[in-house]
Amino acid sequence: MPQEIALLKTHTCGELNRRRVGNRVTLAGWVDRRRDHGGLIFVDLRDRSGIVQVVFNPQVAKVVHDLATELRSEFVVRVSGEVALRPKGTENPKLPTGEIEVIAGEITILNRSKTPPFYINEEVEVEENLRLKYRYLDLRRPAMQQRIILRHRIVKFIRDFFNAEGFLEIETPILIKSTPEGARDYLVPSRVYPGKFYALPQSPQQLKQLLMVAGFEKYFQIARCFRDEDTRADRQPEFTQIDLEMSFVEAEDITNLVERLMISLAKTVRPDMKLVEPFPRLTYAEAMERFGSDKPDFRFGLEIRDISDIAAASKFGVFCSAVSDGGKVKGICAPGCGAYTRGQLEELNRLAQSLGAGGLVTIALGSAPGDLGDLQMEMVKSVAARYLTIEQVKAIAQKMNARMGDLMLIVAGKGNLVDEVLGELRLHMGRQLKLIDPNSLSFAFVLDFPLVERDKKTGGWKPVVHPFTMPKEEDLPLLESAPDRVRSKSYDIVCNGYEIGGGSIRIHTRDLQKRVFAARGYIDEDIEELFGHMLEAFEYGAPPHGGIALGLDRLIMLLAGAETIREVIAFPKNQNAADLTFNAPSPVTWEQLDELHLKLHDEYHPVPEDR
RNA sequence: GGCCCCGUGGUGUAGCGGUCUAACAUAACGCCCUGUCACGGCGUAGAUCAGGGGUUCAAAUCCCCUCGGGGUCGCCA
Repeated sequence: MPQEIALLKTHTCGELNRRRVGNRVTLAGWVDRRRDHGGLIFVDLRDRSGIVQVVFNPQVAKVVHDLATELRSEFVVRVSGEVALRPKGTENPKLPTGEIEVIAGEITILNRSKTPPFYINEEVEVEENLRLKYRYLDLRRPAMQQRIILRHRIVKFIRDFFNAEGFLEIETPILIKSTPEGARDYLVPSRVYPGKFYALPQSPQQLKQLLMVAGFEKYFQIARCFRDEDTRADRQPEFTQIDLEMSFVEAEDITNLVERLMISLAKTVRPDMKLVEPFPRLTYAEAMERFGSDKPDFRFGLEIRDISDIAAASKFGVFCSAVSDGGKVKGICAPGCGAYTRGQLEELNRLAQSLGAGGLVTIALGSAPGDLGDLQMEMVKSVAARYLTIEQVKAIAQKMNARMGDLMLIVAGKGNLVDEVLGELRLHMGRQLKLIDPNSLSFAFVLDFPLVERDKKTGGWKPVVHPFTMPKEEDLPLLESAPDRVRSKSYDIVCNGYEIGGGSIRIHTRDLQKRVFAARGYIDEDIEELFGHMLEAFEYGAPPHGGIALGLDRLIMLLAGAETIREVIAFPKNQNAADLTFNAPSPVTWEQLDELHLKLHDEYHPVPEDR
């Protein structure tokens, strides 16, 4: 048997073009579409590389043509024939292979197909649970193939990048120890140790720090992480992080490295998208003040401005009392919205109230453009109008960069709440006014997060990043007296309003690590039990180190222009953390449970088999 | 756990108290067709309108409950 017949195909569909004219080729793939003219039959043959038209002509091969009448969508076939230029005037400029076609001389039906439950060959929105149940068919659709291929290219790029930077990719265990902090763990019962459990890693955080203690200096990993928490469009129970850690570095070393990675990656896989560089860097405090969010969307302006000083001097009770109670008065300017109707304004007010604000004060600066200098009090529409002077209105407008015809949205109250509400209003207006360029990637770094914050459940302090985060030296004196005012050497990278990564410089000495735990109310015994392995490691020459973890799924989602991370994960879980392809999770047998020394509540327990 | 949205032939939609014996497109099936490419023409079949209960003379349509799906808040160190 000749060597070349060992393969079912000699060429891919998408690679054929006029240079192959005259070649005899063998293709294999799926029937994308069939156009049966009674005499001639055209079949669009699809494989991973693309689509090519195959012509079945009864005058060329009667038997082959007869077989082709049986073809239906998604049949798997192997076709041999000659590549030919299409007759003049029948070229299809919409197809990359549209100049040529394959004149079929042989065909083998390798496998038939039932009519698929949804279209493979058309870009139609299909109910997601149906797509997930038949994920292998969903993944056959060209748009999904492109996203998965993009994912591959991104991961390949990242591995090459870190390799070139001198990083080592090191795997870490999936079965580790449950930690008391952070998200809920996925637990794995131990057969060997009755009553004991492994946990799946929420991230390789402690392991990568130990790799630094071990002296590897530059580590990275494409790491699977598990968190048993509710899902979102950008969150599911298992996800992938680009995890990295470096020794002998400061925060800027990490952020600069990540910035170089993101820029080169984005330019490589999405050269068509707009990128602003260098990436803006702002502190957490600044991000909250200006954008009301720790993950600001930089694709549009509408920044939050503080007008507390003007408000305090006014005769408007809501404003004055907010400031005298230690709060703030801040606002954003919605350009060109001065003519908003009562209904539209009420909708904004309801939104503000649903976010926890007492209310929303709007000031419309007339309903048409013009020079702010000409603004008259009669043109100002606001509940606050009769308590404000025209000078005060103009001063507020000036502070917000507002012009005639604009609408100012103002919230008064406690500082944090005011920022958060305005942050949401800002996003709402940005979307409503279509200020967001969908073709841009706006990265930024948010720095110096607080070390700890109040835990709403326990009332104690909990880390904002994680318990190994290094406090800023200048804030250390506050660690015991006012821990929430201690800033950390931490940094998030955000893009288009998504947090796509976060990291920090770590504590690397036993004494400071113990002090941080103690400041959060841990007693010595607990510290030893829960984190003793880390503290001990720090006693054996742990180098200063730090790192970051990047959410690979979110990053790919943004680079793919997808709405959810499920669109860039081959086999994702649905919102209820279920795998609809396999129907996981599923019950297990009594024997399996028994072997693991487990007993379930009666209503869930399978009956022992006595067959 | 809270709130919002969705569930109609295989798929995607329309219908939102009576004209629904449920419409349209596409897919499917049959016949015709030698230059189509979302091929075309003719015909056939296919839905107890997610499930249950209620209101009404009358429910796909209004109300309640359940189930399933999506979004979001909480949650996610």
